[in-house]
Amino acid sequence: MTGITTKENLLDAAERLFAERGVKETSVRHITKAAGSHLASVNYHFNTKYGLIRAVISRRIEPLRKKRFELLDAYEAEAGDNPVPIEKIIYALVAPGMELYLKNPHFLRFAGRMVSDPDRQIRRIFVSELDPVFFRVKDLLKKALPEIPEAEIMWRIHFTIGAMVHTWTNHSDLELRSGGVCNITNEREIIDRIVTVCAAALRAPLHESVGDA
Amino acid sequence: MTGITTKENLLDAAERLFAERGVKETSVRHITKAAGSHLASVNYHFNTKYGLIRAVISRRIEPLRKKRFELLDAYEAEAGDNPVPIEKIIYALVAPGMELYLKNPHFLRFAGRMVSDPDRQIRRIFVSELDPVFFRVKDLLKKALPEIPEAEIMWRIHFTIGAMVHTWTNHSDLELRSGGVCNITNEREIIDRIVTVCAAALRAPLHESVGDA
DNA sequence: GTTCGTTTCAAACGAACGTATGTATGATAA
DNA sequence: TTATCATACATACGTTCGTTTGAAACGAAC
Repeated sequence: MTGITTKENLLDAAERLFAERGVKETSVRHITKAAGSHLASVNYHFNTKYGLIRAVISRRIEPLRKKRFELLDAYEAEAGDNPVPIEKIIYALVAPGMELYLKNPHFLRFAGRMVSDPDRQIRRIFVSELDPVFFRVKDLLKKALPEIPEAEIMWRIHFTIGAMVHTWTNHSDLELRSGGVCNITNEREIIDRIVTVCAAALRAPLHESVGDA
Repeated sequence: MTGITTKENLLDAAERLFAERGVKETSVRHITKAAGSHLASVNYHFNTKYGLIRAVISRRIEPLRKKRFELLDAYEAEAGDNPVPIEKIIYALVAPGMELYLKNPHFLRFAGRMVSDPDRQIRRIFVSELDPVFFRVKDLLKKALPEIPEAEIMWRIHFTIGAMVHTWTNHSDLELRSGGVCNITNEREIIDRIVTVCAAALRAPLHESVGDA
């Protein structure tokens, strides 16, 4: 009940409960109770529970993509004809999410699980939202890393996204394992870390065979 | 109905349906129908649906940890007093999972989602199973990378796990985006790729500030 | 002060869920 | 043959689910 309107209260409550319990595990009765509104309010404001889910997602995900594009636009303008530095490309991909996570971890813990949700319709929301960012980042990295084949660059962006999403969903496990040392209280530090590490991953020489053979 | 016994059929069907639809979204009626067994068979063989879930997980996850330890043991014996090469450490962490995924993607697509499941009991199964591997890998990497602080190494293992898990759960998105180019038909290639990239990530110099500030 | 569109309310609906109960079957061993 | 046991069966119970309905309460406009 932090919001002003019933609609906002429902979105806030749903976002939190979806992150804490999961979507299917959260009933509209849970949500409306937490929001301090009536059982029927979800159907009134969002038609169906599914409509509420979509509203919870789109409320946050659109600003996120916008912010990423703004950063990429700025970096590209700044670079002119030169390739945009790799670190800045990754920064634009990673930083907006991490900033949002530190402000409100609920949504991205939820989102981190939903990007791999078995429900095609839900996953499509995230995939189609990420698509333009992915291709933009791919093109910029291709220019910055002409010696790496395009397919390899795409794989490495994929890994970077994996590291980012895994941090949203599972950093608390790491914090526990490290006895609290690996925490994310310092926003700047965690963003710099993931940028540095993923930039090194992107610059890696092409793979050769390893292992026991 | 690929198995011999009802129990195996239930495990197979549940594993597949959990991956395709999700756990909560899969009813025991779905499972028993797909397994060609009777509705009550789940409760007879596994007591509860929850018991079936645990059985599905433990059937695969224990051999996985065992295989990882076998590889690490072999590499450590081979290295003697020298540090185990970074690539081999990562290989032991990553290869057993990728091999299993290519043989039977159902379980690891399911598992990749369950490692971040909101249900504490379920997530604990995966976390507690991964813990010994994590610490073993951490100690070996610490020896191989004495110039990197321990906390930083733990972060980078965390990112590596993220890349691996994201590949289990979302590689089909990448395959789609790349028009089929980024596929995982070649087992050796995908393992080598992730090993090379993550090794480069682990060797990265310590991070400095980047971004727009 | 009445009207009207919006929002909230109480109550109930049918459907699907996990589980429990009691019985039937079929192989094995005495 | 008979007793035993693991397994499979049909069926129903009680609960929870998302949704619907129709009336009540509200606030702004005139």
